Amino acid sequence: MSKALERREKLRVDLILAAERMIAKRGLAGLKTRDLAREIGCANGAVYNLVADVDELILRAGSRTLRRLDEVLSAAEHAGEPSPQETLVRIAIAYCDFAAENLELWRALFEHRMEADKVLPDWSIDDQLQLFRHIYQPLAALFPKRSREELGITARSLFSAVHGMVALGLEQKLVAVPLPALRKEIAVLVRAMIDGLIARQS
Amino acid sequence: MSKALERREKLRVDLILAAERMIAKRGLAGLKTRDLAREIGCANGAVYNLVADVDELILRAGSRTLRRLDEVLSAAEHAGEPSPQETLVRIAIAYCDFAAENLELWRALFEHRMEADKVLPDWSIDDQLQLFRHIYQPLAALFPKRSREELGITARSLFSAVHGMVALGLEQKLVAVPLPALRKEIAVLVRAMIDGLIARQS
DNA sequence: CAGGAACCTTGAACATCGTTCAAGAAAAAC
DNA sequence: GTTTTTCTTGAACGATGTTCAAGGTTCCTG
Repeated sequence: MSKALERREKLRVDLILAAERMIAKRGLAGLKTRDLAREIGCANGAVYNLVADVDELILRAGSRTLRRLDEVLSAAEHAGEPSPQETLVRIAIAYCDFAAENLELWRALFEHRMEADKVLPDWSIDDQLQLFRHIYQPLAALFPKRSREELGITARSLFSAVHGMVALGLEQKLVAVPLPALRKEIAVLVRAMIDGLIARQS
Repeated sequence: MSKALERREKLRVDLILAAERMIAKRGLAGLKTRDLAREIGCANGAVYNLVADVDELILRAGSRTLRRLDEVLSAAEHAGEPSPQETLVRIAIAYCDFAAENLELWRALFEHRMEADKVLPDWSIDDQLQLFRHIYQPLAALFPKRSREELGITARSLFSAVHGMVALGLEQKLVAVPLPALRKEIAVLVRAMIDGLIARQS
């Protein structure tokens, strides 16, 4: 590979890492191209040689966040007792913990909105769909009679419900819930949802 | 009241209504002071005589949205069969419908973030806390042994879970869920949560 | 190795924001 | 009617994302 492209690639990686750090420290609204350029040592305009626009930059940083989240959920899936129910509880709490520890980066995943006419690139959509993967398998064990499609719906519902509790729980706008309390509430509700789903189907 | 103040008050109301319309049509990011000024017939700078900054404007529009939402939930609470369980389902679905019909205004409630050093005014916090009111009473009927505090926690958990399903369900970033399907999923999960919570406590 | 073509980088410039403010207009007070 | 206070205006300011022509750098070719 040519020397120029090498340098460009290194700069590109630097840029994305710098963007990630900046979002983590100052939130999505604190991401400024001029600051990024200064941080990686190039001109303001040069950012647009590395990346089409800030949207792409945010999506690339988001992709890294999603990958880290995926690892955390994967670890939660395969650690501890294998009971599907408790596995789902572990995954939910792992999601909560990840959001708390990576608050701004996690928020950026959902706060960011593209202009209506721009389309999400495929690699970004793929990243997001991976998340349901972890919760699909334990659910399949709990509901062996359900079709793949039904399980997908249940998985999305369950994930969304937990996401909502984390999102509103970590919001400081209202009364912020202490993290241990939130974890406990999540565990209670996940167990209740599973119990209820099992009871209703039989 | 003096004529000047009258005119000012009328302009203030116009401004907030115009902001509400603009958010509904173009989203929170499409709210521009210059457009608002043109719409209500005053200079750009005059907006700041009516309102401290756009943050306040967004909060005032949000307050109106919350009040309309409150009415919708209230109607759902007192209509139909009085079974607490089905009342909670009706409220959840009413929340979903309201979000779908007022998508951008509803999103603005949660997308908006103030700078860290500014504080939410009391009237805005009050508006938000009212929402839990509707779901508190049916829950109290279902769980007569729980303390006021425990019921508050359960209410927030339940509300948050439904909110998460609506939020991710209406998101277009991933696969958008058809509204009828979403309503059904919500009904299923709310019933399951309640069943599960009742089963676990006894 | 030389010279030209392709490409890259730069920083100034542009358009668009929210917000401020001095000056002029209008209203209120006396 | 004059003075004082208050309000309104629109130009100006500072940020910000993005573009672009000018100048450098790198790379290919003979």
